[in-house]
Amino acid sequence: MTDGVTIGQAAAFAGITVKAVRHYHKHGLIDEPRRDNSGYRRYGSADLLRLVQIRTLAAAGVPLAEVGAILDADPDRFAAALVDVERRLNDRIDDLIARRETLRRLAAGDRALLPDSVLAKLDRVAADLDFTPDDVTMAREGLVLIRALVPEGFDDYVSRVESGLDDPRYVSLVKRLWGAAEWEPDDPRVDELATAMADYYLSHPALLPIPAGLRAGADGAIRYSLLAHHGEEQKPAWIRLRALFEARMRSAGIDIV
Amino acid sequence: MTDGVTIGQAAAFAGITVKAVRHYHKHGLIDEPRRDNSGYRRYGSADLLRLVQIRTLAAAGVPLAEVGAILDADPDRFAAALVDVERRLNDRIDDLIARRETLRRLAAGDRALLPDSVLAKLDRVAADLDFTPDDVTMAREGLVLIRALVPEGFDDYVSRVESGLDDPRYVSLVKRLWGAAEWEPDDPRVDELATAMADYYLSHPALLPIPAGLRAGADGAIRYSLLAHHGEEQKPAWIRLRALFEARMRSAGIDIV
DNA sequence: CGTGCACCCTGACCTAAGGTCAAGGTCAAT
DNA sequence: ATTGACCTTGACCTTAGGTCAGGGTGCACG
Repeated sequence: MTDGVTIGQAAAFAGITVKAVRHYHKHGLIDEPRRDNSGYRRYGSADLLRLVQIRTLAAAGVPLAEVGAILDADPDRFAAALVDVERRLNDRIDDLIARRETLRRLAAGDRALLPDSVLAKLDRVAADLDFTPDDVTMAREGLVLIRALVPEGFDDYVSRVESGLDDPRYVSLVKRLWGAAEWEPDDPRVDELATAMADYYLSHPALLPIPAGLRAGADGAIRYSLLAHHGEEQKPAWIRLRALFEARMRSAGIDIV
Repeated sequence: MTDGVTIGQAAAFAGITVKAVRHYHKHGLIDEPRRDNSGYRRYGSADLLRLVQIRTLAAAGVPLAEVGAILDADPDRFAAALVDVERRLNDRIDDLIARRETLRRLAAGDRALLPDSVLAKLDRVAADLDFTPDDVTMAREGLVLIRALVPEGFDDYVSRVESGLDDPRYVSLVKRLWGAAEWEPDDPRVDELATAMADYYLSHPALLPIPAGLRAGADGAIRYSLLAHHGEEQKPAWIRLRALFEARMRSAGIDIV
């Protein structure tokens, strides 16, 4: 009359693996049961119920180190612990739902990190200026960087650019700037464009594209540099364009970096 | 002109730890950046964007081993992978919500594992028979075991017991059975009760409490034994009661175990 | 009666996604 | 010149088990 079930049957009953049961033994969550005369563990009904309780708590995300204490607590503390477990489970669920939102935005590009209003503006501007999808991506990445590196200056920057876009001369410059992505670095138009941009910014100092906040603080130069170099790997003409533009500005007394 | 940010700044930007960034390097999720002349890593803007993408996928539960392939895939496969990731995330959310339900039932006892209709019946019976809370718990555990060990016979068992409860003689037997929990094992009433139970079951064979399905299959005897012994540690009189009852049944030609 | 197969035993090592610690180099400021 | 915050590598720790090795047990089939 071998009494009780073997570890495999107990595990199947509780919906877990044999190894998990032995793991629970090793960590003291459930006492070792009687052994039969060949050394096999033999589980009784109380063990099976205990295994189901352990599994239920573990599946709810309770660390095994706490499960034992919870199950052995008196009814009041047991109930309190369950309330706490449910709270933590709710937090995890809410967290995953938030991550799902972020993920959805990642699926539509890097829109995740920009406010919807800015994205709508970007889409309008992209249509006006005949941006390619790659251009839109790069512009978006630039905005993400600005927002991440200078959060307090981001809204200001967006509204400055937006008001600038009312001026046909500014629009024309931006168009030529993006067109320059396709130029060879030694194209003579690079020089012309750098001059035109410097002239424009010098006559509209409020429009200086990197807001003042960027250069405040110790690491301002680093931030500016990071931003200014963004995308240059893909657009060689921009490297020279930026150098020329900075030189023009510096010679006009505006020390950019 | 030290160009780029250090690992600590990059990690803060992406909302992760320095160690996580190094971990991503080791696993090839992001290339090692340039080092400055003191050996520090220097991250550029593209690296920062990559880190944010990695973090977003990892936070959605994508194993790091897959994150690299997803981010380096062409746009079509990238989009498909994100759809897949979102599906898995939804599964995890649904799973956690289900676990929360199970947990709530655990908080109210072991109700988790029984259908509501059965619980309602149990509550009514418990009120009729003046069960103590401990009695209710033990009865519930017995039902959980029956359901787990003989799932296909559970409904049948419940309806047999329910119809039996229409008979005052059966109700009286059940009351005495639970009352016996308090008796000493050598109480003469144990003998009386065993005889009365055997007589009753012999005249109502349809009521045999362990449904036929229990003894079907190779491990039927083990299952029965597990059930029959449940609770005996706490109720010594039941051990003798069960032995006497089984002997009476056997001598009437019904071989229980 | 032996052989295969499924199950059990222990113990040692492996996993993912980092965390922690040690021992030392670097940077900016005081 | 020293403090404190940051960086470097490398080795070990963590959770909740999974996998493998080497060996024992129980039962059915030929």
